[in-house]
This record gives sequence, structure tokens and C-alpha cells, in this order.
Amino acid sequence: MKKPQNIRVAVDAVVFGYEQKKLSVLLIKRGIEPFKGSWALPGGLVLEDESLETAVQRELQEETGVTIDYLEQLYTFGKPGRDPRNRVVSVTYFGLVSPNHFKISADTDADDVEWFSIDKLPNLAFDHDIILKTALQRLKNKINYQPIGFELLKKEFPFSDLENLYQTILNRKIDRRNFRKKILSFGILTETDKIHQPSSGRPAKLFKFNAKKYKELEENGFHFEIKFA
Amino acid sequence: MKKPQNIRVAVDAVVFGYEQKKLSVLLIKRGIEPFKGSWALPGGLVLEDESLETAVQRELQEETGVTIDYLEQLYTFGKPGRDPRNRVVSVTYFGLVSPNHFKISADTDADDVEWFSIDKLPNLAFDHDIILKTALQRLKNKINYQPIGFELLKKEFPFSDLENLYQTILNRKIDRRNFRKKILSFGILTETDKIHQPSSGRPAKLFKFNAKKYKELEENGFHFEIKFA
DNA sequence: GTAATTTTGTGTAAAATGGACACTAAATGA
DNA sequence: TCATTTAGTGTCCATTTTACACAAAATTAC
Repeated sequence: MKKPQNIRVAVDAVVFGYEQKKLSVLLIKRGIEPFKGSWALPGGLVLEDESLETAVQRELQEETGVTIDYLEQLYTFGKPGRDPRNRVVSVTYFGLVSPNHFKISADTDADDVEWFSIDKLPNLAFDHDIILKTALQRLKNKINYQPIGFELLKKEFPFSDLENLYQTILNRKIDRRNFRKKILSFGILTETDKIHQPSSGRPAKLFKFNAKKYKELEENGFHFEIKFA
Repeated sequence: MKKPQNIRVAVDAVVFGYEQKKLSVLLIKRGIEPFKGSWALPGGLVLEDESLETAVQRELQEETGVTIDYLEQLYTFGKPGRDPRNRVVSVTYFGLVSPNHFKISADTDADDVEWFSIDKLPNLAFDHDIILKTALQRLKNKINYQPIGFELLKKEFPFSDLENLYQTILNRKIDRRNFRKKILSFGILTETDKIHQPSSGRPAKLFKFNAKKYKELEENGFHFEIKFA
């Protein structure tokens, strides 16, 4: 007779936010050992009768109260020893949040939840640094072939925000004219009648992502794809 | 006090093979309930002190004896109820096997292991049909931007094999001249001095994939990418 | 052994896409 | 009103992609 398996299943989420040319990640401070006091990705054990997706959503809600605009499975980490207590297999998720939804819920102990700029990260508990790196790579790849960048902007945004977002995430300059030409040629942005007043300089039209149109185009074989010099 | 979690962790693999313009998947016949007698993906429970990757490799070895040429994590399926007995979270893998390694080991009960052509699949146990569909989608996407197609061919192959492989997987015609031009332009194939004698018709040069060269190019910013009309 | 058949191997021209590049417009602040 | 800041726009050239057809080398059938 085989001895029963004793492995826990957890979910963890890497949730990105973007504002003012800064990419951020949502972290929580651990209240218990191991790694008590360290920062870690939000997450926790999966309950016995909930799906993985439900589990992440619940944990995110409980721990941060932040509304997640986009969520997909990232990768599953399961090397023995990644948690010093027990064998834990962690199914990780990749999330994006619009600045419209940045606010950390007052329900949670707000001191223990924070947005960290991606270039000022604290040390992370467990193997969460690797998970984070994996998520960042996914983000870098995916914005080139899926319209997920919009999830990181306000619902209505000036074109320059989109431009800066791509430059920040990909960490390189992009020609403004070519970029705009390309994106607009897709026909998935709707121009609103509002305008945005920058602190100084010419006002900008506000655009919004037209998800319905995108879906429609996609069904007809259209493929979102950006290339850079 | 929370009640302890009772979730099992399994691994399952979708392993593809290709020969004679047919794409196949490696399946095993279940010897026990539930779904006794049904065909299923090879896989099983993860042992407490082995990594996920080791677990799949072990299961594949034990159940099929087939040498896997390429293996990567696919997706994790964990909906409650997918196994009627217990809650099982299954970390699935995506594998490719060269025709050089098709042979199912004599160690295993060979009656219970079989290559099934992708268009003559039996009903599958559990949610394995969904897993298979996911893997197939991955294959279709991935051959366009990673040189994994070569893992499905013999070490040395005539160009037409590669051509047919792509046409089979993508299920469409590809212009022979443009395809060859494109692939050869990458400079990742080495021409061998051998030739292949088709049953009739002009003999063909044999090529092999030059993994070292590919890696080298990749490090210098080269990106394998195929587009089709 | 000649002709028909099968599969391999190759080039070019036209069209579409990608990349480089600089100035004007509309606002604010000094 | 002038300087500064950000938004908005078009053209030309280089590269890539696509469409497209015939000759070469072998086997098979007659």
C-alpha cells in the first residue's frame, strides 16, 4: 500500500499596475512564519471545493481588495523544498489592474499591502522572485501579440499613455509616429469626445479600447501584433 | 482550526508524434476504475519528494517507455469534480517525440499503450479531451515561433518532411518555394551529405536541425518566426 | 529504352509592410 | 509675446512577403 500523498496546493498571483511611467506589483507583508515580515505575492491555499481561479480571486479579494481587470494562469511551481514547512505546489496567476482600480481595500490591513515599483522591489519570500520574473517576461511577450496593455491604462486614455506604457514595459524607445499609425490601423480604438489636459502642452484626445470590435475582428482572422525596430 | 486540505497533485502528458503526414498522440488504456478500459493520457500522482518534471518523466517511462525529445509544462487543471473520486489538481505537460523514438517499451504491457492518430481518437477519460485540445492549440501556435517542429522529425530529414509537417499541423497548404526560402534563410539547418530515396521521384538531400547554431543566433537577437499567407 | 509519373529544387516581379525621419499645432507659464 | 511642453501628422526608402511555373532526377509502366 502506497503512503498517501501529502502535498498542499496553493495559488499565488503576480498583479501588475501601471501609472506615471512606472510598472508596479502588488505585494503583501507576511504576518506569520516562515518569512514573517517579508513581502510576498498575494495567495494562499486552495480550498477543497473551489476552483483554482476562484481561489486566486478569493485570496486577492481577502488580502488586497483590489479589483483585477485581467487574470490568466501563469505557471505552476512545484519543486520540493520551495516552502520550508511542507511540500507546496503553487499554481500562479498573472493579473493586470487599471489605475481606476488601484485602491487597496480599507478592509485589509493596509499597512500590509502595497504597490511596489518594479525597479524598487524588496526581497521576496519563498521563490516569489522567480515567479515575478516569469510574470514579467510574460507581460513583455504578451503585449506584443495580445491587446492586454489596455488593461493597464484608465478606461479612457491619451495616446501618449499607451506609447509610454509600451516603452516602459519593453524598456526601449518606440517611434511615436509609427506606433500610432500601427495601433490605429487595427481599428480597435474608439476616439471619445473628451480631451485630456496635460499639466502643460497641447491637449490630447482620449481613446478607449473597443473590446467588442476587437473580438469581432479576431473572429475574422485578424491578429493583433506589434513589432519594433 | 482549519481542516487540512485534501487535494492530490497529478501530472499528465500530451505527447505528440508525427509520421507519414499523420499527427499522433500517445495514450494508455486504464486498468482501474474510474474509466477502467478507457483511453487516457499517461500520467499519475506526484510523489512527495520529486519535482513535477521528474514526475512526468517517471510516469512516461513507467507507462510507455518512450523517450521524450521535448517536454514543457502546458497548463494546470484543477476544477473540483474532474476526478470523481477525489479532488485532483493535474499539472499537464506537452511533449514531442521523434520517429526515431516511437517504439513503446516491451516492459510495459504494450496492449495498453498506443499511438492514436489525431483524427481517429477514442473517447478519453476524465477531462483529458480538453487537455488534449489545449495541447494541440499550443502545438499549432508554437511551431510558428519556436523551432520545435524538428523534434517531430527524424534527426535527418528531407525538406519535404518539414513542409508536410507544417501543412499537417496547421491544416493548410503552404507554398513550397516560399517556405523553403524562409526556413533556409534562418541558417539553422545543416545539409548532410546523405540523400533520401523516395519510393519514386527525385532523391532529396537530408537536412538536420543545428541546435547549437540556433542557440547562438537566438542569443544575438534572432527570432524564429514563420508567417503564412 | 522510351515515355509517363513522381518528387525535388529553384527565381523573379509585384505588393505590402516596416523603419527612419522633422515639423506644425495647441496649450501653459514666464 | 515668447519660451516651453506635449500632441498630431506624412513621405520616402528598404525589407519582407506573396504569387506564381518550369526544369531536374529518379522510378514505374509500357
